[in-house]
Amino acid sequence: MSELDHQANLLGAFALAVADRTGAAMAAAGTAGNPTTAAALSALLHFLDRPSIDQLRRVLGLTPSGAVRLVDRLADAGLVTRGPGDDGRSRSVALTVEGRAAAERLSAARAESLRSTLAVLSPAERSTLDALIGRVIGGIVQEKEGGAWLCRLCDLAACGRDTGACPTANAAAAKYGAEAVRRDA
Amino acid sequence: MSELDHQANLLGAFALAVADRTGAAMAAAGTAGNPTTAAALSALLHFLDRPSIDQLRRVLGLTPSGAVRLVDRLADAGLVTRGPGDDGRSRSVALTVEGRAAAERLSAARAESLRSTLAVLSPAERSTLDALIGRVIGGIVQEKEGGAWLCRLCDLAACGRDTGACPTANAAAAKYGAEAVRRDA
DNA sequence: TTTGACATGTGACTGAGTCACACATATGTT
DNA sequence: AACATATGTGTGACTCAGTCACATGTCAAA
Repeated sequence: MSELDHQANLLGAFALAVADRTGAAMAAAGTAGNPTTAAALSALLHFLDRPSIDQLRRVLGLTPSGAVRLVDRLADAGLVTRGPGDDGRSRSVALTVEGRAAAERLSAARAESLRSTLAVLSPAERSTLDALIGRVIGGIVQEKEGGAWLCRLCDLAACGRDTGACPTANAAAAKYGAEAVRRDA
Repeated sequence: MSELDHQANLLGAFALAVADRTGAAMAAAGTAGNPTTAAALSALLHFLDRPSIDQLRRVLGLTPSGAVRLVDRLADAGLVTRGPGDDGRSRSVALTVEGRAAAERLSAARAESLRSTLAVLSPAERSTLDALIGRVIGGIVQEKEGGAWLCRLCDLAACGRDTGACPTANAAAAKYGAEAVRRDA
């Protein structure tokens, strides 16, 4: 059993633990209950101006009908409204006032959970961790194809993608071109 | 927007990315399809000798009836059998030969995915990351109460809990006592 | 020996997603 | 201009995993 195996196993437990913990914090803060719903609200809040159902679908990694049903649910809950799209085919999705408030609560709960997770480290340790994580996540972006979008829960303001501080965005820009990354945001 | 907020956001994206990626690898390797099923097989393989349905329930964070249904599914799929329990009330759950093979495939897929995730780092960087992650996960164990078990997908051989190399187990031992940790395993 | 806790199990249901398909709109080809 | 094809949205029928409420059998302690 190599050192690498040990490190890999710990990484897996760590990712699961952080994701669990963040998810629980969001659920507790929520009008969300559901990870997909939470991701949709977060995406609508941070990333996409007035995305179409199809754009949302791609961010979340759902089927078209699944995305339609998701928007149905959000609309029934009064969190979202459908409007005209860029196209005769597509429709735009926008947060209501209530939806925006719910999304902001979710996002704040996520951030708070993650900040408290990092609180055991000193500032210097956090910087080191941050740099290493940036390297690893860059590698993941290089390999990744399909599925839900990595940054579906990210806080755009905290991420720093516009100032080049986000390693995920930088890796994506290197892979797909800076223009594509800006378009997605 | 502080440095801490930026780091926290990146950590969230990272945890999500690693968990997604690992989950996808397991799904691709699977007779599992479902994260809960995968976690159950992994737990049966690595941790619990012949656990009762209730012990499994606690590891996975399900309701009693949910656990019964899970075991029903696994048994229907020929991956598990029910046997007598320690008690007249409880029943034990054990992997079949087929179930053990499926669980080993899952576990191998997880390990391979995580090793390849770490491959972008040098050995020295990996050690640094490992140490920092160990600190953070220790903090999570301190705070955590309820829900699914952190190590539900861990590989016991790789984890090193018996030799004191697993920071999760060490933190749990400090919190609950060494005896309790050994009992869970 | 009765009372209460506990483990398992069942019926009825919910919620989130899928597939197969329909329809309207857009795009490109001849 | 006409037609074929691709795209975005939506619907009906269904699946699957999980819940709740409740029943049953077993254990422990008063």
